[in-house]
Amino acid sequence: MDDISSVIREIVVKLYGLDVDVSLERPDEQFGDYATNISLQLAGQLGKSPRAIAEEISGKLAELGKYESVEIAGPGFINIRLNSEALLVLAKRGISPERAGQTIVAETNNPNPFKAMHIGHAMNAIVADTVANLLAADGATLKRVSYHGDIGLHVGKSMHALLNYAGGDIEKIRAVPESEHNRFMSQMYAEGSKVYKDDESAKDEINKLAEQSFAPPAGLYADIYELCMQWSFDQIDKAVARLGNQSTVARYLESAADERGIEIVKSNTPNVFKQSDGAYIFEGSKYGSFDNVFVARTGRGLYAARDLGLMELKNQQFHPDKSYIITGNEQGPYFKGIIAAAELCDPSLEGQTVNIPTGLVKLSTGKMSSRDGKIVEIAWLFDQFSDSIKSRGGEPTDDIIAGALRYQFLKVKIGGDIVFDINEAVSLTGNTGNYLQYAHARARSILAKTELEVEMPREVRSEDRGLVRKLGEYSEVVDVAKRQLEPHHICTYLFELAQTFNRYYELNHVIGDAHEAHRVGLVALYAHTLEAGLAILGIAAPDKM
RNA sequence: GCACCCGUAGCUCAGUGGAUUAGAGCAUCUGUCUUCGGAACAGAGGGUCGUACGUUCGAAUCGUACCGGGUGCACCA
Repeated sequence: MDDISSVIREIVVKLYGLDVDVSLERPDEQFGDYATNISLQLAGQLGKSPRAIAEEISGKLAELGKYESVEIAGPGFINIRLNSEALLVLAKRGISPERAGQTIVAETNNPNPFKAMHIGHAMNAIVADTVANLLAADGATLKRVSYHGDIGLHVGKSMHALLNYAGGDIEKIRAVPESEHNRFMSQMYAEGSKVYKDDESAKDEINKLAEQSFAPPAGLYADIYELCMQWSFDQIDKAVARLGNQSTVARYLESAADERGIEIVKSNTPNVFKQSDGAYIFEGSKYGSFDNVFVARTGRGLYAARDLGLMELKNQQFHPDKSYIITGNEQGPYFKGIIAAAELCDPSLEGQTVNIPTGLVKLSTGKMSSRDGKIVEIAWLFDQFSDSIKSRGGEPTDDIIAGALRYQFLKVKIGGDIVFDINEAVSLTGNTGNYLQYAHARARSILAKTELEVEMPREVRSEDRGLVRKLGEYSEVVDVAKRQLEPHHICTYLFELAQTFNRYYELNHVIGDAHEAHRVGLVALYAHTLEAGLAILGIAAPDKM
């Protein structure tokens, strides 16, 4: 395809002395395999009719004898149809790594300890991990990291409820069984939030407890803090692994980032930050963000300072070429300010950090709120999927469930809110992760059945053409997805590919057919392509399910 | 108030730097098949692409205005 566009580009240079970018499209198969509207674009500049230009360009293209046909359609589109050899080359082509040699840090999960993990965290972790997969597929060396808020008000709220619950004896907390940890933390946080809102004296107490989180006082506080922190990280790690995420190589904490951040802010005042009323501020409004306080007048580092500190911690450890932070889109303007400030502090960081905004998970059944303890737990989601698969007579595994869940979040474009309907999510038909996993298992089942040696196809028979053409789009789609860091392109494509194959195999029997050897080769190529695409999405492709 | 994002079929969403007849899935209805795994396949109905102007040979896509929904805007995270 790049090949064809550069061929046309040369033709245009020769014919008209103009050097233009030639963009190719994948039209409906009835029109051809590639199409370009270059003659319509040139018509104005050249003062000629688009059809005349199309005639001249397509004439030159046809002369090359490399294409099955070159036709002009409508007002002047040039439709190109490939021959069998070209189609097969595309179908077998792998993806080209464009980020080889780069080291990239990506934050692939960031739930806070002392709170419960829920479906929103799951979406963020899945999207972030898949973006990392795309970067890795593009040749980069990935350093997946996590970042967690171990200090601040939310800790104070939870500690208040926890201390209450313990009543002086940490054993009461230890008695909570492991399977209940997440729910327990959720409940504690909700309780703390409630009294913080309703009870003035408790509010003062919680503020004090929050303050203490920066240096947990030895004794019951520190013991509970340590215990629950451990519980939280155990839960987070387990849940994230269950979702199919690759493991992380570093865990950063706000407490560590805080110290570094405050130093950075102070040492870059007044050149970057300004002191205002005792606080250290950054005038982000000059950089498309908003003016924001980094260090409070009390001397306390705020979230912004910590993010600055975090950047430095990442840089010291990994010296990355790029660093990706995937967060809710409501933090977009905020990160614009942080990144602008960081680049002013150290101009060598220009363009290094990129914030990718995601949307919110909205439940079709109503609002979710950590403060009220009304959340959708990840374990519950797995149970729902499990029930659905069982009711179909299948055997649910975490791999299969995680795949189905990942697909739900990945099939839509990153950035928009996701309306999550549990009934729709656990459905196994149509455009779902299950459809793809199942499609893959069926293909593998054919391959297990043949007694012939599996070889890559060498020809394209008329009945295969659509399937081979579709297979050839794989590398192009992955290229777009990794360039734009948009996984949904791969989802859309894989679904179309599976549909194309399912139609093919409905009509063309493989085992026992006169062309079994050839068709087995096609099935193998298809199964391989499907598996590779799913792997980028972090979705397992079991041979049986 | 200022800024940003979004509005495509009943629902959930695709639609790459403008283009040949606006596409899927779900839901609804109708078929296929003694199934290389039916978690499938074929087909039907369903759209003034929020509204109105504008630019163009051509607009879901670009521009302006308006309507409707969401988010962000200094010591929370």
